[in-house]
Amino acid sequence: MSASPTIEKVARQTLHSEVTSRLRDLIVQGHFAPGERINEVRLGQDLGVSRTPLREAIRTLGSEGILALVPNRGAVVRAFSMQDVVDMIEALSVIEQGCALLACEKATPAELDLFQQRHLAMLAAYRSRERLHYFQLNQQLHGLIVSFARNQTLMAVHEDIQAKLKRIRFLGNDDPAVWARAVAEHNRIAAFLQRRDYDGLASVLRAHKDLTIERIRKSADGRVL
Amino acid sequence: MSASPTIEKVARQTLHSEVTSRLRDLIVQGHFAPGERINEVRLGQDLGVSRTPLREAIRTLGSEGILALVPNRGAVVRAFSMQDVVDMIEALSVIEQGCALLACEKATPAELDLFQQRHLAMLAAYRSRERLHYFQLNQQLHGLIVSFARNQTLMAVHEDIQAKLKRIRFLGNDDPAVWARAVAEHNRIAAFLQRRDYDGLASVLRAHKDLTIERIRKSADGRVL
DNA sequence: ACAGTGAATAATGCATACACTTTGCGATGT
DNA sequence: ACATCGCAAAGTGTATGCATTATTCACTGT
Repeated sequence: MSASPTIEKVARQTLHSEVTSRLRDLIVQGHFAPGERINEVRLGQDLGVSRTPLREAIRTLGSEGILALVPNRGAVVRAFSMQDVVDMIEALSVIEQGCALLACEKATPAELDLFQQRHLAMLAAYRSRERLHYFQLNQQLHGLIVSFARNQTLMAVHEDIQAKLKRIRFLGNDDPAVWARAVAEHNRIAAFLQRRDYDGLASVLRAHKDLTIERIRKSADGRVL
Repeated sequence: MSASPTIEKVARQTLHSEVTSRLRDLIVQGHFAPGERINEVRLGQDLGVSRTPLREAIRTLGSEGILALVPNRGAVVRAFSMQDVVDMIEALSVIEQGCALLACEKATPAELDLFQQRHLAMLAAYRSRERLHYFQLNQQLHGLIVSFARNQTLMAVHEDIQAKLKRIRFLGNDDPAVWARAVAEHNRIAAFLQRRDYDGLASVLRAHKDLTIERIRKSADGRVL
């Protein structure tokens, strides 16, 4: 053990993992449309890799639920129905509610402070109408509640579902009134969490879920997701 | 559509999916010990397939969290710490509690009847001390609550976690007193569900989770999982 | 015109071959 | 005796080639 502690391992990833994240990003960013078929040969050439690591990446994304794998017909980008999306949002909410209870028990004062701080930052982003920044902080806050529960499984599941929804959530949604309501709910969430009031927290989170579903329904409006 | 409805498609699976379930079963049934490394060449020969579909299966199981994939060193069967297992049980409980609320709203009378019927069957299995049968019905009952919520995402997640736990749950656990307590709790679960009493249901499910954790802790007792 | 057929084309599924990395072990020198 | 080095064996990572299955499209017959 002669190496100084400042030296860290060189990043030597496998092609497989690299291709997996590249492809995941391509899909999430809408480079492939929902329902579109993935051509292994062409995509392999575009990415500059052979079909082998690409196929492994496709299997991984299939298992993540981002791609649908059809025997002898390859992979297509999964198209979500409105019900699918509603289910995912509901599932996120269920997890967050469960984590809220655990968080009220387990969160340290420092963590609660951190949450309030991020919450204030989000309010600032709202006041200056910085949509993207607001959006990111919003996601972060929900993630913080989950992380306070100190449960690896719940964190992983929460992130998985959020990843699938990423493509959807970027949809339009520009009703100022709805946005204002969402912010108001976040204020209540922050307050309940500070007081470690689980029941209040759970009920706001449920309302928040309903609002999110309403928002998505409006902005999607029959489109294929 | 000229085919008669009695004709069904010939089952023409891909090797990849076949190998995936075979390997998953092998791991769950303990054919590979936790921490054990998977030798691609040897396993491929044993299963009678080349490394290509086997590697794809390994990627899939890695994404499922059953295998850990180490770059340039292949795959090892994931060894769970006690904390990991506790997290998974807690996560199952969070999902079941959330589903319980939805189930109380959405379950049809016929579904509630089905639940009671299975519950009685489980009691019978308890009285005759048929462990395996009891165990299966127990799992089924928990799954039923989740299915009543009519949420594909929550169902999928619940099943995923249960699959990971399968290996663990078969562990010893033979304290008659604990078993009796579990049955008593199930009686209360059945009663609350029949009355669509969400709060009662949630609190019993939380207690049930604590009992399960206690049970696993006792029977595992420091062993590697 | 149009439904149906069949061959050519293209794409996926699987196996194999080669390259690179890790690992085990013995030789070497101190 | 012990640590180090280096080499051979084993194993994983990637590319490529062949087999099989879908898809396309021109052709045929009604």
